[in-house]
Amino acid sequence: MNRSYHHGDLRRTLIEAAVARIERDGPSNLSLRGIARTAGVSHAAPAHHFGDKTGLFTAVAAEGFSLLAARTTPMLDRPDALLQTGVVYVRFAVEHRGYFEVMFRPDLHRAQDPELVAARQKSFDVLYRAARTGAGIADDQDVTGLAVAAWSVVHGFATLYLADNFRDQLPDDLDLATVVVAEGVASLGRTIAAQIS
Amino acid sequence: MNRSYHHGDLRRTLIEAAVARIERDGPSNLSLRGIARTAGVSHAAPAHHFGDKTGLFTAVAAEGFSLLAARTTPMLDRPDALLQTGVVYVRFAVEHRGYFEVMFRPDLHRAQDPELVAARQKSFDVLYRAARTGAGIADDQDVTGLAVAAWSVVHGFATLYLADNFRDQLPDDLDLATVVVAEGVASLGRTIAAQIS
DNA sequence: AACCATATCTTGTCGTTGTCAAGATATGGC
DNA sequence: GCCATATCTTGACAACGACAAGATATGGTT
Repeated sequence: MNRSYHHGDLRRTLIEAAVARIERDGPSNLSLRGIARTAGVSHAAPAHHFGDKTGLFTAVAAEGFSLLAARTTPMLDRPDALLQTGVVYVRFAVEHRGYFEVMFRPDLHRAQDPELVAARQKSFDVLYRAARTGAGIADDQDVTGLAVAAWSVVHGFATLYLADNFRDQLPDDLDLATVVVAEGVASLGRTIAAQIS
Repeated sequence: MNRSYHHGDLRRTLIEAAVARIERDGPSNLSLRGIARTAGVSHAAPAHHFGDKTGLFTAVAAEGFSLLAARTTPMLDRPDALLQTGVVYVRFAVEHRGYFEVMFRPDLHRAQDPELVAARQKSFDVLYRAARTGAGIADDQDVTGLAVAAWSVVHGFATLYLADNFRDQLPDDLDLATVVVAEGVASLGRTIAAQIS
């Protein structure tokens, strides 16, 4: 199965090579020909599996959302579901930035791709359910504001952290930094509550 | 001054063309030759002003941080400084996404560029001061957690909003949506405070 | 007023990339 | 054993970023 025409599992190999490459150099420095070389196939081999570069990014994003949903779902059983979901979200972004940096970039992938839409929806559902159960909100109450706020915090923190904006401001250890941010969110909640009155 | 060798203010023209192009198609679809065409100059003209593509992105990011600092600074005088700074932050991101989408992408620009470092520091200072004054925190108290949390919320919300993740979830009007999120942050603060105890 | 160092822009070129088309080779069902 | 099809290769082309070398305008100096 090696070195002949058929690779065996080229699609998987290419995705993993792409993720690794994005993790190193960012999504803007990814080249189809480059990952084809690391996979040991011809420069046009990726086209068959993904169509074009956008197709590869779409596949990476879809797989990323599936992974995220798989990691966050178990947190729903916890009493502090919302907090734990957020912690897992941030950890996923940091540990799998190769996926994360593509998932929220509609200029890179095809946002309406069915597989991507389904995977993303799965992730969103977990978030909304975590907001509901974690905050003890009844089914007939609107949870949108809370969910959007929670999502914004963890997404913003992950993004800024990955973009190296908290150097020398937060503990190097991510878990310790998360604690500081969680306390900050509690403090921020009080501050905003006082200012919107 | 027109149509001869010297353009007059080519550097400015190129930056504006780049921002407009990024706003339309995202930073990954920007080409130096493309903006050179829209500016009516030769394909190698941008190189003289910016060195390379990364240099252009660096200039855009620096100008973006300067604009952001100029817009947020006036909010420091308000009693609800932190809230207003956040509102301005989000509005800036939405109205100037051509800048915003480059400012936090170290894989695109040169993060250690002196001009960029200075402009970014100006923006950061405003944020930290807003966190202090807006929350009534004394000079000897640590404001890091609050500032990071506040920044994460507005940055995450802006990013997710621009990436089209709140369609059909929030009011179309950005100001109304901001109110919902602000209330969500207050609610989130209470929830997290209960869960980290 | 003449000159020239320099800033600004152009022209030409090269290697790389994404994409398409056409061909080669393996796989699995009948 | 055969063939439709999936998989991969080879070859080509336009567009791009980058570099080098040349052309032209500008501003200061004498």
